[in-house]
Formats: sequence, structure tokens, C-alpha cells
Amino acid sequence: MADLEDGSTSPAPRKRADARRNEKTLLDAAAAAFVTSGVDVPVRDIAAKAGVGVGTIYRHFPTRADLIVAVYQHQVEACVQAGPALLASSSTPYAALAAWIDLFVDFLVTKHGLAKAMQSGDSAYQSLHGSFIDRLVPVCGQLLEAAGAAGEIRPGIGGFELMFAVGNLCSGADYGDARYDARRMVDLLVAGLRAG
Amino acid sequence: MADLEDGSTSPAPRKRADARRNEKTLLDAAAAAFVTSGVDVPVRDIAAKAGVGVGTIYRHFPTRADLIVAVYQHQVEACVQAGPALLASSSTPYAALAAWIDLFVDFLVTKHGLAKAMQSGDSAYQSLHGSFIDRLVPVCGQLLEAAGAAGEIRPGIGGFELMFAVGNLCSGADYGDARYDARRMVDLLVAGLRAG
Amino acid sequence: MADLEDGSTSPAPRKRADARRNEKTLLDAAAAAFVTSGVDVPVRDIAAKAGVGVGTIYRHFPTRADLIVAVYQHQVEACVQAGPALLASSSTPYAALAAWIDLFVDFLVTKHGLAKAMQSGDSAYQSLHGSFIDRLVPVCGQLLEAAGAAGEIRPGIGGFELMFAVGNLCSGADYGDARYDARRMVDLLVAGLRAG
Amino acid sequence: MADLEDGSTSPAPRKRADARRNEKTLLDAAAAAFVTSGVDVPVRDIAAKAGVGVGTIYRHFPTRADLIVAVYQHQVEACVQAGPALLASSSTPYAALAAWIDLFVDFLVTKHGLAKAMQSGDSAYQSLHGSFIDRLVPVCGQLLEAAGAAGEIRPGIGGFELMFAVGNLCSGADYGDARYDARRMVDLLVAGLRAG
DNA sequence: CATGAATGAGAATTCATTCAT
DNA sequence: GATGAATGAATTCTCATTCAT
Repeated sequence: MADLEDGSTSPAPRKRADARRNEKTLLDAAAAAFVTSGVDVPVRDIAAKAGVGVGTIYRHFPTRADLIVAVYQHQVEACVQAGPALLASSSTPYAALAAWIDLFVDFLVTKHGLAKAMQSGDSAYQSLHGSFIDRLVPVCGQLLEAAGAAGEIRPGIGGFELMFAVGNLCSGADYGDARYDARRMVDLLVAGLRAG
Repeated sequence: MADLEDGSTSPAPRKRADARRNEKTLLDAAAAAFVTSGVDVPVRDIAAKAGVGVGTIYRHFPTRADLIVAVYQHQVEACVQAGPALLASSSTPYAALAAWIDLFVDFLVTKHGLAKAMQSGDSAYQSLHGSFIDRLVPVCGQLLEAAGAAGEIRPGIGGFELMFAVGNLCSGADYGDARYDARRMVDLLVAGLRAG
Repeated sequence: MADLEDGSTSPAPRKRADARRNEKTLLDAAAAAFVTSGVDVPVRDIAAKAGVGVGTIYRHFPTRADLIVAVYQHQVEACVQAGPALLASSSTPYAALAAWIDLFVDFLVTKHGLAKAMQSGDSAYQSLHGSFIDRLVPVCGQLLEAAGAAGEIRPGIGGFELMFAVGNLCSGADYGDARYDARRMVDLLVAGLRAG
Repeated sequence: MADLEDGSTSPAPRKRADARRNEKTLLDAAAAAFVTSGVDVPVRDIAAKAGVGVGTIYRHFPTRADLIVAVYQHQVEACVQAGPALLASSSTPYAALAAWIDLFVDFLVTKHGLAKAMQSGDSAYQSLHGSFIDRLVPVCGQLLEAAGAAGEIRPGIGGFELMFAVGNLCSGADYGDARYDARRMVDLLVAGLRAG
């Protein structure tokens, strides 16, 4: 089936073709720059990497947060989708929860500085919560609830705090201290959920 | 008895009294500024608060990390001292470990942005690890070892990673999101040590 | 009877009706934008208000001055026409001059920033002189000459300088300082013409 | 007698010597730049002309208005002083008023763009009114009042509007159109005061 | 030793103008 | 012809850091 947006809905879709390609270039460059220098990388650096002028970035993504959101949107969505799926396919709700958090860790540990930005408290990044945390928290909440209903975990832990804690544990995991394995610490945290 | 710190630790014991007083002023101002604006506060702000020129700060503390280290030194030392004490006074090694980590959390959650700085990966803050983490890690290691020897916790967890994880969990705890209680998450982590 | 302006004045009388309609839209939008934000309003704002792309504006009016000229052309022409008419209908040449200048002031005080732009010295606006001042100066000159011939005013004042002075006096009249009434100052100037 | 500030009052006057010299350099460079490029000249250009870094300018004059004020302060004060003096030495109050306005014109016509800036309505320049206009308006008011009391001029003209009008008439006088002589137009205006 | 003036690299952001579609 | 995406020069402002006094 063809892409709906191009095929029928949009009345002026034509010239967007290359603009969208350009946006893709931008996102790739930004993603790369984020990995290299963190999400605080200067706008000009991203522009240079993308081979465009800084104005182009500002046109597409007026604020830095817009850019960050766009860069990671897809992966966040995939994570959101995976929640119910894991719940359906896992042996127990707790197993689903553990697996899902594993997925989330996968996402975070490859994103230099993302966790940091999200916890920076900088108002410029407030919208990241709206787009990421708030999108993921309900999913996490459902998994926690299911595990709680099954009596597998201690009660009273919320989705937000668990997400936030996992995010925190992954922070700095990418700065290469071999002595710190974020995944192992998250395992500890998740194991702690069972203790009652 | 003379001041222990000057008498035995310091390699440059002869400091004029007023110089020390000056340094004290600096540290107080810096501590206050850190609380108000985080550890990234502009040097000039600290100087102004202390009523000295910026040059004076640079003379005493060539890098920002030096200043941070100096500001929190005492509390870190107190934490170090507390380790063996708790081990001696607690019912079990695990209880001592839990209590000690609680102390560390106390330290961190009142220091705006300190946890963040320590995990920033910014090379300027690398030395914080040398001064804080590395000072505390051995203590933590001993407690872990004792608890391990007593069969109270799962084996294979190192002092460094536990310290780092706790530090991470406390990051952002001061940005006032009521939904996130760092201490509770640390509890989870510590509880997780027993599992397995 | 056909539109006089197109029928006789314009050297390119064959313009497609929709192109002219388009240009009208542009001029209206520009006029509105000039009132709101002054003649220095960003091109993009005008384009947005007109519902066209910026390219369209550049096609019709390569320079900003071209646009300004076009926006105010009609009113300038009306002013030009009024000169001889007032001379014929007034009791004395001086009365005609005073009335005509009054008309000119009417024109200027409602045009935010026009007077300012015309005196800005910015080379981009040089052509405004060619289109406005130079169109009006001869009219003003005739009125001055008539009044001079009648012995009503002091000799030696040129049309250009009087126009320019009046334009200057109207500058800033629209920035709302209630203490400044441009018309009153122009009255003073015109009264000064009589003093000898 | 020695300079009081250096000699006895200031507790830390010594190193201000070169700082003050530097400020002088800054003011000279700014004055020159204002003449060349108007008061909107980029900060960097002024810095370059002065042979200092931009930061130095920001240190001394946080806002552009501060710099403009400083550059013209002396001359404004001289103008203020001249008011009463002229009143005392002139044959009639009107003669004093005319002479004083002549002085003000002298000041303005050599200051490229100053009149423009003062009438720009730009909030950044609001403080110029506070420093210039408001300083001069009372003087002008006194002269007007004296001339009015002597029955030499028409009543009802305020100091502010006269100052503003004169300022306006001098606007653009420096952009070198030989056909416009600001002084002559101001003469007309002042002559107009007598009429009526 | 202390001071704080000076430096200047760096980052953000805006907009006039061009040009591929 | 019309569109609006892209460009990048231009400008402002901030701070870490150095160094003359």
C-alpha cells in the first residue's frame, strides 16, 4: 500500500519530497552529533555535519528539544509498542517488565547524553518529558500493575519513578568506564522490585 | 592536639592564618553558590559572593574540580570514617551497608548538581572521581565484602559500580519532581543486592 | 472610461488581470505591515500576511524601496494633483501653500516610519527621494514661488528643503509621545516663512 | 590642588588610572565609529577601532545606550550650562533662545545618527531621552518662558516639543544632501515662534 | 598575593536573498 | 510564474582564563 500522505491526503506534497529527504539528512547528522558530542552539541556543528546552513536547522526544528525529540521519536515509539506485546508473549508479567526495561536500556545506553539531558532540569528540555517519559510511563505503569496484580513485585512503585531511575542508571554509562555496567545495575534495581 | 588535617595529611602545613581564613571564605561562598546555581555557576559569581577577585579563586583552585573537591571534602571524609563504624555497630554487614549508603544518599541529595557533575563525563570533572568516588569505593568495597562473606548478598558486585549507581540515582533528585524519590529507588537497588 | 493610471500613465498597460489582483494583495499586505511594524518589517512577514511566498514579493518588487514606493504612490499622486488645485481655489498663494503642506503632513503622520526611512540615509531608500520628494518638490516649488511673487514670504527657500524639513518634523510623530505634536511644529515652520 | 578622587577619597584608586585611560580610548573610538557608521554601528567594530575585545566594551557600557550617553555627555552638559549664561548676556530673552538653539544645532549636526537614534522609539534608546532631552528640556523651557514673559514669542510652546522638533530638523542633515541646510530650517522654526 | 580589567573564542539566532522544483 | 526551502553573513552577548598593576 502506498504512503497515504503522499498518495492522497496532502494537497501540496510534491516539493516536500526533497525537503523530507533533507530532514532525514538533518536527523542523521544530529543523531551522529549527539553520539559524538552529546545533545548539547552546537547547532553549527550539526549543520556542518549535515552539509546545510544553520538556518535550515532552525527552520525544521525551532528549538533544540524539537530536534532531540525528532531524532529519537521512532525508537521511543517502538518501545511503546513493545510493552503490550511483551506482556502477551512472556511467561509472567514480571518477566515482561524485565524484558521491556531491558529494551529501554538498549535504547538509552546508545544515546550519549540523552539521559543526562532529560534529567538536566533545563527548561529547554522540559518538552522531552512530554514526548518521551510521558509516552513511556503509561506503558511501564501497565507492566508494573500487571506484575503487582500477579503478586510478583512489591506494591507502590510508580511507572514514572522507575523510568526515571532506569534513565539515571544509564546516565554516564557511555562514558566508557569499564567498571560501570549500567545493565547490571538496572538488573539489581529490577530484582529489588521483587523483594518485599 | 593539633589539627589532624594540617598536622598529618597536608604536605604544606605552614599556611598563614589569614590565607586559610581567606580560603574558608572562598569555600563558603562556593558552597552557597553551588546550592543556588549548581556546580556550573560562573566563577565570577562565586568571586563576587566571596568578595574577592576571580584571580584569587584561580590561585587557590586552578580548576573548577579542585574547588568542588575542596567544598565537599569534609563530608566525604565523614562518610569514609562512618564505614568501619557502622560495620562495628550494626547487627549484620548488610545492615551496615544499607545504613552507609543511606548516609551517602544524604550527602548527595543536598548537593545540587553534584551527582550530575560527577557523571558528566566532562574531563574537567574526571578528578572528582579521583577524590570522591575513589575515596569512598574502598569503604563501600569492604562493606560489600563483609556482607558477601556473610552470605547476605549476591556476589560479584563491586564497590565502584554500586557507588556510581547510587550517585546516578540521586541525579536530578533535586530538580523537584515530586514523583521521583531518589531514596526509594536506592532502597530498591540495595534490596536487589539480596536477590539472587 | 478606463482607469486613467493604466490607460495613460503606465508604460506597460498589458498586465493580466489576475497578476494585477495579486499585486494589489501584496500592496495591501505591505501597507498593513508597514503600519504595524514600520517599513523595516521583515519581508517574510509581509509575504505571510499576503499569503504568498517571499519569492513572489521579490519578483514584483526587487527592492524594499520599490515596495514602499508602490504602497504610497497613490497618495503621493493625489498630493501632487492637489497643488495647482489649491493654488486656484485659495485666497492667497500663502494660504494655498499652508493648506498643501497640511495635506502632506496628513499623509506622513499616518505612515509609521516612512519619514524615518526617507531620512535614514540608507542607500536602499535613496530611490524614495526620486519617487516621493522629487515628485512633490516641483509642486512645492511652484507654491513657494507664487507666494514669493506675492510678497507673502521671505525669499530664498527652496521646495526641497521645505519638503525635507516637513518630513523630518513628522518623524517620530507616530511614536506616541503626547508632548510632541508634529502639526504644531510644522505650523511654526510655515509661520516662520512669513517672517522676514 | 590634586585630584580628590585619586588623592584622598578612593581606597583603591591606583589601577583605575589605566582603566580610565582605556575608557577614554573606548569613548573616542565609539565617537569616531558613530560618526562613520551611526550609533547603530556593531559593537565589534567599535572594539576593533579601539583595539580592545568586545568584552571590554560590555564591561564598561553594558548597553548601547550607556555608551551613547557617555560619548555625548560632556557636550550635553556644556549646552545645559550655556542656557543661563546666554540669558544673562544676550540683549533679549528671544536672542538668548535663538543663540542657545544654535548651540544645540551645532551639537546635533556633527553627530551622525544621534538625532535618528533619539527618535527611533527603540526601547533601547529610551534612556537617551532621560539623559539628553530631559536634561536639556528644562533649560529650553526657561528660555521659552523668559521670552514669553517678555512678549517676544507666541505662548503655548513647550520646551520638549521645541527640542524634539529641532532634533528632528537636524536628522539627516549629515547625510550630505547639499540642498538641505538644517540650520536654515531651524531658523525658520525659531522665526515662526515670533509670529502670531 | 590579590585584584579585576581585558581578552576573544564560542554559541544562538535572525533575515535578506537566491534558486530548485 | 509562484513557492518556500536553503543559505550564511551578521550581530549580540557570555564567560573562562590570563596578566598587568
